[in-house]
Amino acid sequence: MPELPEIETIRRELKPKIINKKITDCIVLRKEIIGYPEPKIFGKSIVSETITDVTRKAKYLILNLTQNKQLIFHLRLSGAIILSPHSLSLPSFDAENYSGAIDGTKNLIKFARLILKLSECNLIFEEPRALGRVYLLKGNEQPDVLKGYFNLSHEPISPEFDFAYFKNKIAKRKALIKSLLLDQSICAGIGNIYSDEALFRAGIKPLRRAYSLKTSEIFKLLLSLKDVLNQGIENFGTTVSDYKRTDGRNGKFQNFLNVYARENEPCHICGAKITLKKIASRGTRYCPKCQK
DNA sequence: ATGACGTCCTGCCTGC
DNA sequence: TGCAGGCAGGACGTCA
Repeated sequence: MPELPEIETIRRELKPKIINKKITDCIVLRKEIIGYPEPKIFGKSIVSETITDVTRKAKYLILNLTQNKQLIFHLRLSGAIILSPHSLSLPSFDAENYSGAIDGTKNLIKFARLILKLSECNLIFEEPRALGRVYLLKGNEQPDVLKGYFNLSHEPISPEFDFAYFKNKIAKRKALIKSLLLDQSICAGIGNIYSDEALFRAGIKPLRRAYSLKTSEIFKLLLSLKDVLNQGIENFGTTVSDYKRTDGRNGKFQNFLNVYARENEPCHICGAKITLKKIASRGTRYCPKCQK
């Protein structure tokens, strides 16, 4: 699932290819994915605008447009952004009869939900599970549907995410540490993969209550979060199921995972079997021996 | 305010 | 082989 490193990889690939390009057409293949405003207004508002920058906030990918507009993508569980050549034949907008597959290009855009036609290529938003969303904001709009976006806190890789900040956010909390790592108003950009990996590196069991962490453990966890995210970015993200890069290639960080997707396999450190347990409503992997 | 959990969504996997 | 049912999980709403 796309977390901070995956979105950052997409951003880095996208930026040089789409900056200063004009959106010449917008095809909404499934209107549920338009989170704001109404799908009809959405399309009209972005056509003929130019992309001025490609940025990112936690797991949100942002295309800055002319006229002070922002196109904000959230890929949720299975979303992907694909850049495809212009030669690709595009369907006409027929949301009622749309079946998900587009002739001749089934593999590439089988689950296309939104297509932005740019001056030199097509930007395709795929989302098999249809939980992903796209939002268009004008000026200083802050619609309720984007509450989470406006409540994001610091990203663990940012300088503001230091020991004082982290300790202040978690030290008095009773919740499971795993669940606080997933909280976007505490650790913006962290998801299930990187939370499990960071806890492993810090040697902390995901079942621990946050207040029970010692100062040294909070510090270790802080460094682990930063390390695991930075290494995820360096390796173009983690492909375990749906995630892929803008040209369809896989990421590489799956080759360096210690616990995620490794249940029942031996721990790289001690050889114990990696445990899979539902914690904080998430499939959570950890080493029963190395993580205390 | 906090913590736990249900809901959304649909392709895919498992088991009969 | 076919099908039903369960699972995956990020964000958000609800409830205690």
